[in-house]
Amino acid sequence: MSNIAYFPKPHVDQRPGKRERTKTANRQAILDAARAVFGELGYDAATVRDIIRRTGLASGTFYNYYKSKEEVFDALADDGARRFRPLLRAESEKATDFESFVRGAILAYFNFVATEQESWRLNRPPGEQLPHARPSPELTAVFDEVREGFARVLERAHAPAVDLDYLPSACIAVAREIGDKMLERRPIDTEGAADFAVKLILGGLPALPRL
Amino acid sequence: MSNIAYFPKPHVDQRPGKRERTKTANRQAILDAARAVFGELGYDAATVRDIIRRTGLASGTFYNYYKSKEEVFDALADDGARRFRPLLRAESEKATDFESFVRGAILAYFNFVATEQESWRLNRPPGEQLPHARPSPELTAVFDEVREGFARVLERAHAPAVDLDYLPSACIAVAREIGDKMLERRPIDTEGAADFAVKLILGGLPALPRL
DNA sequence: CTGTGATCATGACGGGGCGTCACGAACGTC
DNA sequence: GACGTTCGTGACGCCCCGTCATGATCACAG
Repeated sequence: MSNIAYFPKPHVDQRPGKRERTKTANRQAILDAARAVFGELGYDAATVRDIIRRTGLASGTFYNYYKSKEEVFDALADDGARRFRPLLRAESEKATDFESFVRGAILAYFNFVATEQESWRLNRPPGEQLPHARPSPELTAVFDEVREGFARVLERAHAPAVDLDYLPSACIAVAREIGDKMLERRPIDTEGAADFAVKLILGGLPALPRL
Repeated sequence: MSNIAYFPKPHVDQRPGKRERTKTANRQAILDAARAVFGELGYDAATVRDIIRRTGLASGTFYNYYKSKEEVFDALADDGARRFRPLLRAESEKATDFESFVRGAILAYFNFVATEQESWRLNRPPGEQLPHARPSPELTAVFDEVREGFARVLERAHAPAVDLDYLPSACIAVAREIGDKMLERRPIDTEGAADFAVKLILGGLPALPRL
């Protein structure tokens, strides 16, 4: 143990102070506990105290980090969006044409939710519906990225102008819905689901009304 | 007042007894109150007691009719589905080909939600999200009707077999999403929204992967 | 090293919505 | 008109929520 002249601490410590460290640790612990609790009890049945109990912290501490169960849920969605965004961006940059963009994006999304699903392990009581995540910063960022991707790729392809509010919304709705349905099938076939969604969207696009 | 020999009551009364009448009246009153309260406070903020207070009934009475706020919400959705179903069926029967079926159904849906929206008058706090209605009897009936409509019309048109689980889900998702977005625009343009949704779906259909 | 102010974890507390239940009144029936 | 049944009623206990006064811990200056 007693090492020779272990230089105790450089006076200029890179790491943030202990205060800051426990802060981020607590925030993360609450997030992880929430993920676990939502997975086990379902969102509706879960309570703030179920979450905080699992961290060993006191009930009041929860409110130093999140205002409510909804907010921690949104933070969870935000976290997911934050991790998904680089994948989406990679697809967007890799894409050469419109089809490869849409296919890449949707396949990336399906693979993402499939693996997320595993780690969440949610036993949602049958029929239980997760609330639609409110538009958190990262989520709207993802949404905007999709919209921009559409605009950019469509313009590059000299495609006719279409409704750029309806179109991404519709595509996201399709992706979500097909994604959900895909998760209920065994085995989970992300390729097949993506093929369906992509062909629906790409086939429909040239038929859309022009502005 | 004292009329001449007002025949008091035919012994065989068609109308159900008073008991039954107040029962359905109460059930309806609660439903109406719930609609109003959800519209004014938003779903999340509303409480069972807000609803029952508006009817003048006692708090305990609520639970003689519904188990919870969620259940009365579902009943509301169920009621909507029950009123929408004949409209959908009419379109289904009126339809001559696949396009007229889809267009009729979607337009009917958009008009329906547009008028419903008016009578609900919801001031949802910005960003407030209604929970997705759980699959109530009437709602699944509507869903099934759509699925059957697809199956029937597609078969009649000798169209290639496609995934009849993904397809209606995707179409309903598109209709819902475009419908929501449509309601946020002024003026509300059901025709334009329907045109968009229909062309997306019909254009995409021939491109779908075949089983 | 020590004193000082700021930060944050703690858990007890009041508030409020929820669902139940024992009671009584209104109804249907004979 | 009497009896059994079906509800309406509102007070009650339970649980969860969000707050707050308190004390412990940390950063920092002297």
